[in-house]
Amino acid sequence: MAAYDHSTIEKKWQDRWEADGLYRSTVDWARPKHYALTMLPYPSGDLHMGHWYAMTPSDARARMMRMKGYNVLFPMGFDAFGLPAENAAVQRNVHPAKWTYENIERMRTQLRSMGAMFDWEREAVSCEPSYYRWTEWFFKEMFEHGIAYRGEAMVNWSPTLQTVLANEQVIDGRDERTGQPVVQKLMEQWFFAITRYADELLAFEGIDWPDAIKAMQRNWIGRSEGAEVTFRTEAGDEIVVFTTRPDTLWGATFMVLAPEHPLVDSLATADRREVVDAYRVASAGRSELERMEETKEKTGVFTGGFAINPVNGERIPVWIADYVLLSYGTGAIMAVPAHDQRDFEFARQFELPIIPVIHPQGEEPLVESEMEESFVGPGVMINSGPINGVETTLAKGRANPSVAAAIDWLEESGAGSEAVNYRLRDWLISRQRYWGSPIPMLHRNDGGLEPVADADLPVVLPEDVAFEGRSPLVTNAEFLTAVDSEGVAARRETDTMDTFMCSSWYWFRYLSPSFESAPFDPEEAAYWLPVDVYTGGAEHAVMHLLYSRFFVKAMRDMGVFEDAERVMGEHGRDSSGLFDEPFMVLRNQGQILGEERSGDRLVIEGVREDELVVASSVRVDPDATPDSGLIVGELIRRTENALQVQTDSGLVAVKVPDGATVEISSIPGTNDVTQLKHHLDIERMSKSKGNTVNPDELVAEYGADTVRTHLMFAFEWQKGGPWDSRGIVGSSRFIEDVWKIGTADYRPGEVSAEASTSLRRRVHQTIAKVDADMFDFKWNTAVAALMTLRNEMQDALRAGLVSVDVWTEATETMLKLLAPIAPHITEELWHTLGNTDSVHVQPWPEADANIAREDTVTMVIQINGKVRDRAEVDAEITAEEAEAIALASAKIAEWTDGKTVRKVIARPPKLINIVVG
RNA sequence: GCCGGGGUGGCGAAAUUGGCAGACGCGAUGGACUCAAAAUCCAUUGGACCUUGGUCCGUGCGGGUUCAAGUCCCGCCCCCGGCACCA
Repeated sequence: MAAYDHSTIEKKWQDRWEADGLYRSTVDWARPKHYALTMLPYPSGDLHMGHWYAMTPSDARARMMRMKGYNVLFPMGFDAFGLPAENAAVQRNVHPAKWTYENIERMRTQLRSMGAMFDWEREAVSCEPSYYRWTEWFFKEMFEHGIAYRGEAMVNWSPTLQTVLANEQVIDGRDERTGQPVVQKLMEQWFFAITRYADELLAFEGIDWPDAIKAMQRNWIGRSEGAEVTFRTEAGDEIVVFTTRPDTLWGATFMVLAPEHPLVDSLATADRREVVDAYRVASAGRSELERMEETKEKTGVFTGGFAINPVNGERIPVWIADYVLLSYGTGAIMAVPAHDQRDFEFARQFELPIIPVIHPQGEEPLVESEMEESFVGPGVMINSGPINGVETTLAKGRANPSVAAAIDWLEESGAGSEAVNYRLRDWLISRQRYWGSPIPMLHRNDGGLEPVADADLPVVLPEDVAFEGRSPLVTNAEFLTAVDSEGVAARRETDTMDTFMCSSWYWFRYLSPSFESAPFDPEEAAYWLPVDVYTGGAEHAVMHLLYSRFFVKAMRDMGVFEDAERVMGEHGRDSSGLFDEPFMVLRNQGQILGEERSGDRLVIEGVREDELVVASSVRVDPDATPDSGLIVGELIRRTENALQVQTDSGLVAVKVPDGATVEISSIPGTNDVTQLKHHLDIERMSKSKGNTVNPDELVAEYGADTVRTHLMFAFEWQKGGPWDSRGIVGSSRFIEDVWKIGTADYRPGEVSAEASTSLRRRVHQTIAKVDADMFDFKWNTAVAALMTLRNEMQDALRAGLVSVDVWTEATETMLKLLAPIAPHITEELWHTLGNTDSVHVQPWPEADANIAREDTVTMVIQINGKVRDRAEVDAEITAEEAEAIALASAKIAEWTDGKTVRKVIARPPKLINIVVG
């Protein structure tokens, strides 16, 4: 018996499969299709454990479906535009394209080492002009169908760098690299009108997605029913507010506008101008997240202006406060402190009047001065003119009688109308960056906008550019200069698209990555679409998955699927409902988290430049005290040569220029910034956090099959958990044992019918368990079942009591069941057993329930719910027989002696509970 | 703060959905083999208490429902993911 040599075997089969085209997937209308998809990776540099964790079970599932007789498509590609490439460009002077393509090349090799059944002929890379040509084409379609439009949105603006920053580049309201403050600024940008699809996106009929994901999307969309009411300022300007409680309008005692609201300027009176402006500047320094976080202490200022409540003509003050967001609703609210808790807190803090308009059911009337919180329960409307006496309940929208009455009255009197509002906002797709798909639009001389002609697509990113921080597109004359359809000089749009745009349609490009006349070949689409199973991280629950659903619906409405539908019809396939949703089944894996680690304690010398420290030397010293140097503290974060150091007096940004010395005594020789260890929480692995585990070393040591098996065995797949490399030896031993079983020269001694039956029973129990568990993505219990079979086969091998036929059936079944999880070793052993075709094209084993059935079962006998005895009973035992056996037990007699048997609960054949008292 | 998920031995986890808590592994301890080590094999392994068979306790915390609760209900605590420019 040869020793198990994983590296030779894995290399051999990967090459053979590739040469034989084993995983090439082609349209075959005679066979049922299965489109399995796993989220495509961002080419961050190296494949980490999280990628293996996401992809190898997805691969195993696709392999199982193939053995079950499906024609399986399982493609792979790269989501190749994005911020890290530009960070590398700015900080290390590498062109984003070079950085990206080098990473892709490395990751392709690493992906091959997984032994997955990816069909590489179908690879798509989103930063290739042949790909983003169609991303641009989709934008153009959206524009022409009125879905893409220009609007204003807030950005993180760095006045120092004169550029827009991503949220992750902003720490504590400051730029992570320079330590300079960042402000919120309104900017004209491109949007997609996803809100138009809000109601359809709320319907999940016909798709099998986890309830948690559906719940998160529903909450994200946040549909609420109510009314729009128009207030007027004393100057006559209209302020439209949306409210879910129009019935409480008579209790509105003030209004609150978002600080950025356009009417604030005209409302602010001369004596209030200074306070108002100061408040607006302060809130510009806070992100929306920070503004919403604030719960206890409300902030806000009075504008000096007043508005008229249209329902009763009352004059009410208008305030601004940052808990009102311009991007939600209309950016203005009417405040009813008596019946809304946030308004109540605001009113109490600023001593604004509170007028109750609901008489609480079964209680005394509310008295303003005695109220400690707002009242939101049921009751009867009071102080409310035309709707006085109407009942109010906890129901939402028109289902609440008082709301219905208020809406009817508003519509009759013309003061307002029924309305639906969504928390969902339109999708801001503009990015003021270089490394993204260009937006194919021209700004004409006359101020108009027009799309680039189809013949001129794609608008290609210029390659010869320099990086300082600002997008080089803004200053690139060659890129900027264009000519419109009339032949007049025009300026090219310099915003690029959000990378979510690239990943909102990539599974269509996989169908035909080199197709030139459309985003995808209708002949392929008609057969393969839609995606049958999509797997990926739950962190994409809302954005990527919601955008993808929106995209497909918009594509359908723009007629993009018409050709594919026609081809479907020609093959007799009914296309109805197939283009409403992208992914029929969705399953999420959890995350492999990094292990916790504290950062190096650093002593830094250098010079302070405003908020930033430019280092001349950085030294690691675990014992440093605060006065050991200019800056002393734990390294929290590092991006390239920019450090975030936690000192006793707060976070400090440190820049480490090339000339600075780095000294790490534990690492001999010359040290550099990249060797510094920064703080790691137990949190998801990502390149930008630097807490990734590289699987290459583990593959070299144990082999891909063992790494795959261990990832599927050690975690509950949907949950994930912190990585711990120690346990992998258990999976390694299992794979080694499979090798020993597969290469064993089995020669039985005296064959026992009982031993043979027993092993066969286990084999068929294992088939049933593995089949069900793998279908449900329960990899850990599937592997555990295979380990149990391993244990029994080892016993059988030693004892030599089972027949050769039973042994062979057990061995072959084990190889077939394990093939999706550990594809190489099973293929090698399958051939060792004398087979000439691939194990991966064998039919999936089917369990025989008669063989799997146990004849006898251990029945537990309880007294008052506690186990006091056990009996081995026939699996078909009746309740009466079970009860008789239980009461006949000597041990049970000790417990029932002198007591009355009050009740006997029989759950044959597993349990009898005798209640005594 | 809001939304979603989770908390079970020293560790990763199981538990057919209300019916033997801890399957399958890791680690640990003892033993076999060995000059020795590694590998391998055997045994034990939730805790406490008693003379080897048992008793009691035990699934984040506090209550409740039930013959029976990790599982259902009520109230808390802690951890993780997302929160719209990381992807």
